[in-house]
Amino acid sequence: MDNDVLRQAPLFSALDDEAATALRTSMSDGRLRRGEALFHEGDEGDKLYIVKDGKVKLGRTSSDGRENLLAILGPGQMFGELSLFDPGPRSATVTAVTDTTYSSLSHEDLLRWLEGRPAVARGLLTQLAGRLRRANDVVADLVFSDVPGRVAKALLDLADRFGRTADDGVHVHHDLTQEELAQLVGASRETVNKALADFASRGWLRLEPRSVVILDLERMSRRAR
Amino acid sequence: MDNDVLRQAPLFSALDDEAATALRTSMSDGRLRRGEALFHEGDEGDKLYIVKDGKVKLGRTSSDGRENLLAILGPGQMFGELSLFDPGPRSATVTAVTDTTYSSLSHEDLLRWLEGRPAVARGLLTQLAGRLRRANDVVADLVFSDVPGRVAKALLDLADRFGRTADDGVHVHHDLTQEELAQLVGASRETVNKALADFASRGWLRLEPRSVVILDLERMSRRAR
DNA sequence: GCCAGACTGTGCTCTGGAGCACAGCCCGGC
DNA sequence: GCCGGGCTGTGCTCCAGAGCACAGTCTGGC
Repeated sequence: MDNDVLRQAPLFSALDDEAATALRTSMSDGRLRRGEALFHEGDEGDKLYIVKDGKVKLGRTSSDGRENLLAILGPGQMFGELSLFDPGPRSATVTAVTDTTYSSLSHEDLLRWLEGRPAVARGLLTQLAGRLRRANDVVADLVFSDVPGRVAKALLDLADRFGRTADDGVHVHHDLTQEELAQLVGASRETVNKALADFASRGWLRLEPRSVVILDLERMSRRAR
Repeated sequence: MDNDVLRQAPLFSALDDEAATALRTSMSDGRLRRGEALFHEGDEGDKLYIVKDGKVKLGRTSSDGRENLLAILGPGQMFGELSLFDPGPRSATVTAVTDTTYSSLSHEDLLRWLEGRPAVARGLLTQLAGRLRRANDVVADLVFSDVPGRVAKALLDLADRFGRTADDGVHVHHDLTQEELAQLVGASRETVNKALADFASRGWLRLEPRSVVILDLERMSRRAR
């Protein structure tokens, strides 16, 4: 069942069963508790990671100590590829948001694996291109949208990836504190709290600790654009 | 001499001379005048482009018509790869900032070319990884830095790529109006103008139309961090 | 089950920067 | 060489959102 999650990962999706199993053997596993960091911005390191279970946050710290989150990654998602192809120190700190298990693969092993397997290379290219497109979208949002808009967008994105639809709405156990949510959208904790409270008072969502239930997807989506 | 510029492009750098010349034959050339658009956000299209001479801007327009520039690209730089690996409509509009010549390569030709040439795939991966790192940096700047800081950073980046060092300072013919510069850093024209005027009054730079001379790199760099 | 520390909710103040208005200015076309 | 349209420079107003202060609430460890 471990393999199931990995099989979903874009890196593996282009591989047939034997190949996937073979690659699997050169990977090693690890685990993190909530709050534990896997590596820090500036560290050396050339491993690629895939989340098996749980969630991690990918963040950077400014010179004066403020934090900004680049992404929240869940099962099947990959990170650490940057230091892999664009050599240099790690560009972000990775911290577990929930207890997390992961698999890792070394630079060397991956490159050996890439040779003569254009499908894998294309898979990686697709993955990176998608990430780049997303990053560009984030830039556009920061420039064009106000804080409530960015909060709405972030919630919809989290709902998309971690939500479960029930009869009263979409339950999103994002496991983030409002502080973390604020860092994710590039705003202050207070402003995000007020935006959330406003959405709740309009009946668009219900707030729960580290979780929300989206009641009116329609209006939330409209607010996000 | 055409080939010289292309040879510098990361896509080609991994190739030996024969291979580069061969690839060159499957590319076609084009030209644009200042202000002319090559393609628009939302267009279909799967070509990859390389700037031979001149500069283009890569921009997006918000629903209410405001613009944001993702990048200014000069000779040897590549664009359009996104639609290539992450299929979908073009995610940005590309417009010439000066008269420009370019070469283009179709999706099909590039993929054919990729097969069995891991070095080229790695070149592309490196290129994309670099772009992603840069995009992440832009996000961090938008969150952490104020407008003057972002202006300083943008000028230093332009100086790095387009500047010529003379005895009175680094001449940067960026060819951008202040409006475009503002769109590049995600701020209003007026605020950018005031930041520039302030830098000039401190003697850090001299303003010229569509161009600046950086007189004090040291202080500019300090302001940018 | 109780307590401390972490998280959440909300009012109030203050400021960076947007946006408007308008005044030079410069450059390119007739 | 003159006129007009696009640039550039600068003051003024106003507001979104940061940051502070503090109260209320939840939670996990003993």
